[in-house]
Amino acid sequence: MLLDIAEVARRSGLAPSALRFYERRGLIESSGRNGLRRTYDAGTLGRLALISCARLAGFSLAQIGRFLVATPSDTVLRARMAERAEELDQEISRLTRMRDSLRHAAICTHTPLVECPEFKARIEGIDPSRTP
Amino acid sequence: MLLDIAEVARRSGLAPSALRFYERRGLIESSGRNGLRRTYDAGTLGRLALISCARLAGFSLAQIGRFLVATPSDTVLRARMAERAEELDQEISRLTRMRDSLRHAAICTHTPLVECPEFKARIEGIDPSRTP
DNA sequence: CCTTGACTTGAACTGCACTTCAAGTGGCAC
DNA sequence: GTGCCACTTGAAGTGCAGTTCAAGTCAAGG
Repeated sequence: MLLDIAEVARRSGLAPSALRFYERRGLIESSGRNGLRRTYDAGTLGRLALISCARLAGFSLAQIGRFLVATPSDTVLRARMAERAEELDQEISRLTRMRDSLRHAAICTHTPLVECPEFKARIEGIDPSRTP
Repeated sequence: MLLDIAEVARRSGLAPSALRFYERRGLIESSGRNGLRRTYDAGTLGRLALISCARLAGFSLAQIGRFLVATPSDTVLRARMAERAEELDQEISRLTRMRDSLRHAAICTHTPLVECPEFKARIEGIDPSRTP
């Protein structure tokens, strides 16, 4: 099943220009052409989902390109993957706290919002309802 | 207790140039000068921690600037905060899966790593050790 | 066949978060 | 007092991930 660029863009949530950019960078490839127009097989959607996840995780496109072709013998790259996994672990904690702070800020009555003790406590990961 | 720019940079993990940039953007302010040199009070470190968290959470500096002065009557802004909290919830899930995939990739024997079924399953959030 | 609209291209541009530069200043240690 | 080094400034530059532009092409529908 072949998809045109508009369909891949629609289903991936990426702009056509981004798809062309990624192709130029070697991250994806079109499987053929209908006239001049790119056609993609359905596997491209999975590839784009992975790219989007990796971007969200803070990888640059250059890095993503390298990971996409990495093999078990790429020991330096794998070390970097492991390292980034641990960094992500910490970032996930921070983001969770940020999420909680934002939820609180959305209902808080303190002025300014960011000076609210509970906002601050949530950013720092302190549970203010508990006293040590 | 006053800190100089080098000390704030060291403790915040940000470059001096970034601190000057943030000051120009109104995100932080120095509390005074020692000669020409900026001095900061310790509260600046907390402010910078918040800014770093917000950047990690995907907010632009312009947005962060607005949040820093937001009050409970800023209803549009608060709606945006709540909305972003929910987006973050989903991103946290995705990042958790990415972390798990990377951990797996670091030890996997599949070539190329990203085509490993378990790698893919972890990205998609499927537990491959369980069959539905 | 004709028309239309969405594709194509390469290169220039944009937005954002910084960083660097070059010339000057001045705190502070000796 | 002297000298060194890290600060200062404003403006230009950098890196990155795209986007837009202008001119051309062509698939597909009527």
